[in-house]
Amino acid sequence: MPETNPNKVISSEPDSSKDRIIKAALEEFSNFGLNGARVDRIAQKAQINKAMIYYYFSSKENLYSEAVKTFFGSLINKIKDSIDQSGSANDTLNNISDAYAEIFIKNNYIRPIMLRELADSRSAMIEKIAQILQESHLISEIRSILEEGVKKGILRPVNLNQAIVSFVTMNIGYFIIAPIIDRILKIDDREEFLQVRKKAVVDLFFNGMKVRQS
Amino acid sequence: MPETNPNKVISSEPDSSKDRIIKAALEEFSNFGLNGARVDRIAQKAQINKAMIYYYFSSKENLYSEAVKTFFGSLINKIKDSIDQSGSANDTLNNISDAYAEIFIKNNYIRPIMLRELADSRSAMIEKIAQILQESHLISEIRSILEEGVKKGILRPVNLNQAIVSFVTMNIGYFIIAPIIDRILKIDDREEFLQVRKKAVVDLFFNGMKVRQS
Amino acid sequence: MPETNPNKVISSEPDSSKDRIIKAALEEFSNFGLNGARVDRIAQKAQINKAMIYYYFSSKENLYSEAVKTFFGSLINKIKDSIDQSGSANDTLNNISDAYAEIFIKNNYIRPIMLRELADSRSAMIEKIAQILQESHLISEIRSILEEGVKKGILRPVNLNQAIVSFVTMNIGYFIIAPIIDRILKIDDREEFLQVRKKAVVDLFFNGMKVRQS
Amino acid sequence: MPETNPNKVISSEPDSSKDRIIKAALEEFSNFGLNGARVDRIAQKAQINKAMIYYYFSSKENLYSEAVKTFFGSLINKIKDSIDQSGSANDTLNNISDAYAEIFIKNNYIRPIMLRELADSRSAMIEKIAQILQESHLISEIRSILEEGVKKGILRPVNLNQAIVSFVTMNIGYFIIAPIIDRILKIDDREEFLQVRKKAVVDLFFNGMKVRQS
DNA sequence: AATGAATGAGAATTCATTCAT
DNA sequence: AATGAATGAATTCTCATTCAT
Repeated sequence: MPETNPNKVISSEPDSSKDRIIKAALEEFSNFGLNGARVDRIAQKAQINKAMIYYYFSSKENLYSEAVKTFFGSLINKIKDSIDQSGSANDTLNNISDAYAEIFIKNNYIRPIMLRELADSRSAMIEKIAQILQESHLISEIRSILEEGVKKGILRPVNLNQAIVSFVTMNIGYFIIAPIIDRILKIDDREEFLQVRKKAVVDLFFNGMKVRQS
Repeated sequence: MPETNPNKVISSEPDSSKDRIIKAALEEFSNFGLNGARVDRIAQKAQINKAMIYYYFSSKENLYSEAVKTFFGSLINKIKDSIDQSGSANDTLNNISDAYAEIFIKNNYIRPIMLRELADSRSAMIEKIAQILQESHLISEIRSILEEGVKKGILRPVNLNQAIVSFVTMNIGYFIIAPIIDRILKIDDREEFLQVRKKAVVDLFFNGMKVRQS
Repeated sequence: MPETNPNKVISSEPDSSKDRIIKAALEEFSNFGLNGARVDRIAQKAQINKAMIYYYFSSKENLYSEAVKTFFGSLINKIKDSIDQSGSANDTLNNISDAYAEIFIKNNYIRPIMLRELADSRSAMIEKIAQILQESHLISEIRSILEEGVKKGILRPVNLNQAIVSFVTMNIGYFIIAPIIDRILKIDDREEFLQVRKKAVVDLFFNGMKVRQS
Repeated sequence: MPETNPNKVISSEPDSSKDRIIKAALEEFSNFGLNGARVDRIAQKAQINKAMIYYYFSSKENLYSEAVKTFFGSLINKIKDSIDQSGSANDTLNNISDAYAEIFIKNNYIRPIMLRELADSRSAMIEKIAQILQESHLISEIRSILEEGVKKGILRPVNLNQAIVSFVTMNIGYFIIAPIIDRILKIDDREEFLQVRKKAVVDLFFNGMKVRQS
């Protein structure tokens, strides 16, 4: 059985059946969730016979976790690369902010999948995702910056976990609640709002953390 | 056909069949989502004959939207009451922060339901929820406070929509991503973290918004 | 329990519940057949509670046969009255022809009900209907006329049963196959076609039966 | 998916599942009508898993129309072949008379199905049937014969549509009302009656149409 | 690897009928 | 007589999974 090329999921070479299945599965699971997904539909999208799905993945659930795993696996590398720690604290936070945005913007599948996993108290995926995020250092990097800022007396010595959660939720929160908040705030151009948002978040966060000069 | 008592959903008086169905449905949908939910299980939980569900609600989908609608409807009043605008800006923001926490803490069903709705691009519920939230003035109240603060020269004249989104996401974001972030940040005592969080959010937000004296 | 007034089915006095049920049932059974009929729908049309149907008729099947029986019962009298044997053979046949037409034209319910009964090899109604028709003398009258005509040497001594069947089928056959034959023969104005038909049938029949003078 | 062999429906070769389903469905629908038919029973008769019915036909209603369509489709060829226009007018009418009889005698399913379709004002099948009959030329052939007879001065110039309807209803009418008329006329041997009938019909019809020599 | 056909265990929905009041 | 609620036994339909080739 051929190994799934982890880089294939995003590339556009002539895909193997297995790759096509994963691609189709990702779309299906993203659109309908594990329970709402239909194996028939996946087979159709992948242009293969339904039985092949079981040949390769043995069950719908397994296909789900394989597809998601593969998908998140291909994400982590991109994220790692995107963080450049050489610049100033402000720059790095901006970079991380960018990274969060990229994740959601570039990967249409991730939002629904993650939201449904978060909704599922029996989710086995959540741990996996936490692990991947941890390995990506998207979080630990923030902590480093804050710790250093505090040490230097630039930032206030607040509860760092709370600060981190604040920064993270400000960054990804909008992606999650956009369908609702857009209506309330009458945000028509999401694209534009997102462009402005990255700066706004870092600005608010830094100002909120800084020591007052008085 | 008896009207569903909107106050019954949360209370514990001897419920009518219809109320019991809604209660059971809410639990089932919250646990398993629309697709994962089983009508049989709902009937069993509600201690009624399965056919009664169709007698009152005509379809599983309809039961879902009725249940959710009823549920959100019963929320709005509680929320409205919880906001006391008489105090200082800081106090009011703290109140709103409290309100957000209350919503998620007191109503176990809301989180999974909202997350799945947010995940569903075909959701018809989202609009309803947005409307309910709008009517609750949880958002408009924040805007008023910020506008006044800016007018008085206390707060920086930043993009208000961005500020509002930041405040809201800081408040509810943790509830959403808790299963993941708890693992990464090794937060064991969620209860405690939440207690601290409300103050931390308002503190960071206010500091981030304030005009520097220099 | 009040007896159903057999004359009520057609009249328009303020109907009793039982009469309203029968009326509604007739319409429902005519439209959907015994299997397709819905007790709920009948109750709704009759503007009574579904349970009343069982109170009066004890089962759907029983309601069906009661309704049909009542209906056919009210027919028979009308038919009997319509036949006037005083005139010539030709006149009487024309009268009978008229009677057949009346049955189908005036009673919208009868056609579908009879066709479905004829389609049902297990029908218990057919015997009843045969009996009613027999008692109406619509058939025996034809026989008398033919017998007399033969005796007088006016009509050919053909197989009388065949002749009777021919006359009857020519008369009612069009009502049965109208939906099909209208399309094939492009008959747009059924009303008009029927008007002409009665004469055409008796004309063809008499000419076909008559002894050739040569 | 294998095409249904249109000749299979009547033959008895080792049938494919799809063919067996159609065969069983035809029998079931003929016996019980669309509403009375049971998918379980069809599956049992066809000796297949119930799900296969949905695999091939997606719904009971669709199975019905497919089965009926297939069935009528297989009829048309037989009918066409059976008409031999080479002989005299009398011969041809006799042929057509035979054809009508054959349709009903050889195909047990057709009578109940057609009667129920004729009973159903919402029938979508009727049009199809009309079309098939039209293409079979069973009707147009009669018209040709009559027109020619009139032109030659042999037949009276009566309303041809009426004459056609008379001929057709005399032929098929007995099949339709046999359960009733048999009782009234005490026809015990239907077989025998039918044998005689064909001649009787053509005889009556021709005599009725002929010009009187006087 | 690949396919069309097949299967079994559900799952939603329906509906005649009955009950309690 | 009358009603709203309730019931149970079907009945249609679905879908993950497997089989034979």
